[in-house]
Amino acid sequence: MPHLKKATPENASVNKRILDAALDLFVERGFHNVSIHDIQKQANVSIGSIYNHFGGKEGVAKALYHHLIREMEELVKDVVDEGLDYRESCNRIIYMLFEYTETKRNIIAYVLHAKHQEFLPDEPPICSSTPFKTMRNIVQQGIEAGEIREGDPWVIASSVFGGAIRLIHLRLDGVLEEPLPKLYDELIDCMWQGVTPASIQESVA
Amino acid sequence: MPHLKKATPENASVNKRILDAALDLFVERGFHNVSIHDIQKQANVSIGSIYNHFGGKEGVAKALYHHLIREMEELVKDVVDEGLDYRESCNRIIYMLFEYTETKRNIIAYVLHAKHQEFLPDEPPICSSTPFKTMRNIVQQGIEAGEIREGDPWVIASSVFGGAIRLIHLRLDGVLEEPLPKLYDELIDCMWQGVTPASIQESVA
DNA sequence: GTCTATACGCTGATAGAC
DNA sequence: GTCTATCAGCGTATAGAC
Repeated sequence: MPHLKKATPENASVNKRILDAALDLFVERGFHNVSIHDIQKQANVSIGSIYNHFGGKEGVAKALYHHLIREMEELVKDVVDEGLDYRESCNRIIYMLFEYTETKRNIIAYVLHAKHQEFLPDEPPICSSTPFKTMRNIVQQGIEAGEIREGDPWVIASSVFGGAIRLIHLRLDGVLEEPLPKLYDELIDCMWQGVTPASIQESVA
Repeated sequence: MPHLKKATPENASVNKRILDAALDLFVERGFHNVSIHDIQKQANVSIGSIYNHFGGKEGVAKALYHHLIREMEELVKDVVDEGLDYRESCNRIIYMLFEYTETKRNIIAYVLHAKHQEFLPDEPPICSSTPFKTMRNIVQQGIEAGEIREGDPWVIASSVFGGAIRLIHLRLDGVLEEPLPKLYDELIDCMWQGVTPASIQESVA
């Protein structure tokens, strides 16, 4: 009769326990305010295990970073694979980011709120990671397909996602009280139509 | 014959030398990767002076933070005092931020790129500081004056400034090669008009 | 692979001369 | 006020038993 581990936090693989603990601690206090001992304590493992698995605190942060970027990339790819038009793909990605910010706050906080360059000097900045590249790629294709206004790719991409990312930051900083999904419809409308009221549209255009 | 100090970096007031050195170091390496000794060395002052003036490393960071927020607030206030309409005020602020990002990079980087909460736990998040409040206030007045589209204040403000802030982050991260002022006209146009091309405007609205 | 105990270096902070 | 020399504590990393 083989021994079957139950899926409780205590029996979760050492690897996962360390990463889970590190995510919570890093987001709450920041990388530099968390010691190996803190992680060891919260994850219920020994320091030795942490070094065996990840080679140290920086190794934990790096593994976590890659793990979460991969997870985000999967989500973005799922949206792309739905085969929607490019505009709708952008919408779905924004909605997904909004939902994640509410339900899996720490993941979003670690991936797009933390300053990785300060503790992972060899990693490229987050905005050049695959999920963000994919997002800009969608916008680019949208432009070529005539679904999205032409212009400098960076400006257009920032105009499409900038407002959403700004709201996420405000929410993560605790300044914004409302859950993001509630603001989704209005933001999307603003984003695609622009903030100019129709009443004075001619005088501005 | 009184001794007159020349305005060279060596003769600048101890206070200023410390703050200048700290700004450069904090932006380049991050607060936690800079030691008091680093600041002391770069500023050509003694550790004792740093403690006398600011009470320690955190004191330096806090003084610097308040100093720069005040400087930004002055700039925003100058724009407001010009008495332009609210839309034009937003434009001017964005342009000013773009120019500062190019010419006084470290100031922008420290004020809106750093994670202060990790080393200044008692400070409110940057987005609730006076310059940002003023910016949201301008948007709010613009809405009431009918110059800016109605809607949730947070959504509208994020739609107005989100794209610009996004571009600033991309630029500071070294991902964006072009100087921001070059992108200004196009961003402003996008921001006020929306990214929907006129050709399909009806089918979306 | 997992753990504990230990060593070493760095950093923030202080004491005391000038 | 400014400086140097020194201390104490913490945090990383390792060594070595199990």
